[in-house]
Parts: sequence; structure tokens; C-alpha cells
Amino acid sequence: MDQLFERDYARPDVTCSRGATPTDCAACRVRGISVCSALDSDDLIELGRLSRPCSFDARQMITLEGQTSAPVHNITGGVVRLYRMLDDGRRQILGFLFPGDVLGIEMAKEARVSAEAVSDTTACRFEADAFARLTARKPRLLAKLHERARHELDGARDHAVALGRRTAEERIGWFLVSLLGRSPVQPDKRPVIALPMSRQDIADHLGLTIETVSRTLTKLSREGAIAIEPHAVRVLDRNRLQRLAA
Amino acid sequence: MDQLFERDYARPDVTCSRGATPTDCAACRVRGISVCSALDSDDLIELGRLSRPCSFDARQMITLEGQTSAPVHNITGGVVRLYRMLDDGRRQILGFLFPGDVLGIEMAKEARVSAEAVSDTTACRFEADAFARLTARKPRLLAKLHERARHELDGARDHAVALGRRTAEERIGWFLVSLLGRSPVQPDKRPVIALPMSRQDIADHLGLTIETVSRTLTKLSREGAIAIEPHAVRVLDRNRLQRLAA
DNA sequence: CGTTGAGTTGACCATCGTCAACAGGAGTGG
DNA sequence: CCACTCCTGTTGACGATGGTCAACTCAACG
Repeated sequence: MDQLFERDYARPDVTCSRGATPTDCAACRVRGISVCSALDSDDLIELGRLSRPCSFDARQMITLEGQTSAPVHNITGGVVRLYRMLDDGRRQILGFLFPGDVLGIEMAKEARVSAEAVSDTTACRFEADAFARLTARKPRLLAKLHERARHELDGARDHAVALGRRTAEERIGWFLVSLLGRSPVQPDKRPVIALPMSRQDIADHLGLTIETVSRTLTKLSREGAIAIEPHAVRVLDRNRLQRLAA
Repeated sequence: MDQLFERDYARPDVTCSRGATPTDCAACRVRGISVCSALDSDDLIELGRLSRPCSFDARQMITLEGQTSAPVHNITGGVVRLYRMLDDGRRQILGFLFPGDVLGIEMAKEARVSAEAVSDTTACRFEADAFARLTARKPRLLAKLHERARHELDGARDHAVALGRRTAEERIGWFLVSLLGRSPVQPDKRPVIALPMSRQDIADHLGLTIETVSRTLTKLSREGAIAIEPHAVRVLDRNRLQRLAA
């Protein structure tokens, strides 16, 4: 437990290569799946004026625990990990964000979680107070954000059930199934689950160690439930995984 | 793990001894600390028309996982446990609700959690659709609910950190400190934490077994951090607990 | 072609779970 | 009032799941 101090979690300054021009929301890739879908086209133009496209390199910090009035980011590409650290370096990854997810709805005055790019990531950024003022004027946007928050709460509770009452194998199954639900569907093919995050990330998400994650994936692979591929897993026995996750 | 099936979790019908008359919100004990504080007195009268006071005996079900359009309850007295069950009977208690807490903001169409009275409980109840219509008309109420949801999300994440990355002793410390934060403060005295819930409840909340909960409390007691009292714990070494919870 | 970092595997061990016995209080009935 | 049961909580002995430590492979990269 004490050698965790040594683990090298990248902690660069919080920076963002901010674009000079506002976002073109109407052309946004994640429009329709994200909170912006609550807005009509006039509102969308206004939203675009407030937001700036930005990008992060893999391992770059986006938000730091304790940061005040952290901006809100709407993820448009890449993957982000959300986590909390204990004093002695133990880390709990609370979840991963994918395109369409919003980072920072929950942040009131002070961020309670850190966010870091897992892979190269693009997002559009809203300054905290400007965003707060906008939501105060747009009840439909607020309703959409509230719906998101409730959904996140639901997910956080599933996570708690997994961490509190499931075995290592069940946790892995649950994790894979939950990623499967977010993966693009390829009909007629064995679905492939992309795993852009490291084994350490998976371990810190599931309350395990890298060794246990590795062993459990190997076991599922030996038993024919999955096939391990570089930065991915192919699902061979979906029922087996579903049963583990149930 | 298989004998968990046998465990007797009370599952009576979902009933509520509903009062005939609307609630008198202006006289409410939890007014000021609960979401209703977002409303001015006109709105409060309207809210009162929508709500009905109700009460539950200890161990009585309030909401059942899977229930559709479950009513919203504002807890005014007593303690409630929120939980999810796995198929084989394993239970994860997601949290305990105290007076002023709202049960059911997160519930959209279908409840994803069960709620059960730990002790005799009083609440005021809102039918789901009436409540939804009210929030749609009252942005300030919606904002307050959203704030609550964000706060709950924050709490759920703390819970996940505890379950995923803390030892048994740290979990107990975290649990006691979090209850301490909700207990009435008695200045100049060793604070007493009421524990209306059973050891099984604590275990199911912290991802442990009753035996481990019992042993850990005994250990903390032997070491002078706490004194175990019937249905309560007296805090002798607050720093010790804070350090465990940190 | 050496270095580095991620992932895998094995041997061993500790924390916490399992199983079992027991203590004490509350409720019940003789 | 006492005997009895039931239920909750405590404690002990033992064991299994998953953590620790270490060695090794392999791909990426200079």
C-alpha cells in the first residue's frame, strides 16, 4: 500500500489549447446525444458563443480536485478518466467519460474530482459562471442537466454495488458489459470492446490490483468468454458476461 | 454467499397510512433544511396541497426496486435505508436517509432502488406525476432538486472511494464520521453517534460482513477511539476517526 | 539494440469472509 | 416470576479471495 506513493500519475498544469473562435454547435458530432439537444437553434447559437473548442493530449489534466470554479466541458472526442485520490496515493477512478458526456455538471464551487485525458481528447469548454448564468435562464437546459445528474447518480450506485458486493470476476464482467453498452454496435459480428485505458485504470476503477485484473481477464479468455486483443477485448460469450454483470 | 438467500429482508406490501388532509408545510419540522426552502410562501401553500403526510413502521417498505412512477417522499422523521439487491440475495445499502432528505428525486419512470424504514418514520408524500408537473413550472424548485442530486452524486462517489480503496477499519471510521456530520451537535460533550440501523445494515452499506463490523468496532473500542453503547457509539478520539476517514 | 513501461504469471501471504458457538436482552407463555 | 425462544451481537478458529512481491515477456522508442 505504501509503494502507491511512488506511482506516477501525470500532474501537468491545467491548460487548454483554446481555439480562438466559438464552437459551431450546429455541426457538432455529439449534438443530439448530449445535453445541447435540449436547445432550439437560437439557443444553440447562443451556446456556441459561450463555448470554445479545446483539446487535451493523452495524460493531460483537465480538472484538478480542489480547483475552484472549474469550467464545464462537453466531451466531443477521446476518453477521460474521473477520479479521487486518498492522501497516501490510493486512487479510485469513478468513471470514464466518452463523447457526449459532460464533465463538471456536479461541480459547484470547488471540484471534488480530478479529470484527466486517457487518450487525446477534444471538448468544448464553458467558463463556470457563464454556464451557470445560462442554465439559470434556460429551464429546459437545466432540466436536461438534472436528468444527466440523475443518470450519473444511478451509475454511481451501480458502481457502489459492484465495489461493495461483487467478486473480482463479476466486477470485470460488469465493467465489460457497461462498456459494451457504450460501444458502437456492429451487427452480425462478435462485438469488440475498445479498452483505451490501462490495466491500472481498470484496477483503480474496480477496486482491484493490476495483477487481479490481468489474471481475471486471462481466466475469462482461457474459458472462452472473451479474446484479449491489443487495447481491446472481443466478446465471444456474451451471456457469460451478462450473467456475471447481472 | 449462498446462504444469503435465506436472509430475511422484510418485504411487505408497499403501503402508506395516508393522512386525509394536506400537509401544513409552513409548520414543517424540516422546512429550511429541505428542498422546500426554495419556495416562497405562495408556492409553499401549493406544495402543501400536493403533499400528504404519511408514516411507516420500522421495517416497512416505502419503495420497491422496479416500481413504476414511485411517489416522492420528503422524510420528516425517522431513518430510511436505500438499497439494491443482487439476484442471489446480496444486498448493497447505498445510504441512509434522515429528516430533511428527499427520497425519489432520481426516480424517472422506474425506481432503481428500494427504500425501507429502519425505524418508525414519517414523511410527506407527493405523487410522481403531480410532482413532475410542479417542478416543470417552478425553475427554482428544479434548481434546488438539481443541487440535491449533485450533492447525492458527490456522496455516492465518496461511498465508491470507501468501498473500492479503503480497509475495513477505514470504512468504519468513514461511516462514523459521516454520521457524525449529520448528528445534532452537543457542545462540550463527547459526541454520541446514534446507530438506529443494525450491524447487518452497516455491513451491507460498507461492503463487509457483520462479523467484520463487530470485530472492527470492538477493536476501535479496545483502543479507546470509541465507546460502544446500545444503538449508539460515543466518540472518544475524534482525531483517530478523522484520520481513518481522511 | 538497449531502455522503458505495460502486461502477464507465479509463489506466498494477509485481510476479510465463513462457520460455529455463545452471550445477553426482549418478548411470550406457563 | 421464571423458563423458553428468538434475535442481535460478539468472539474464535479456519480458509479463500485477492493483494504483495518478484521475475519475465514484449512492444514502442530512442
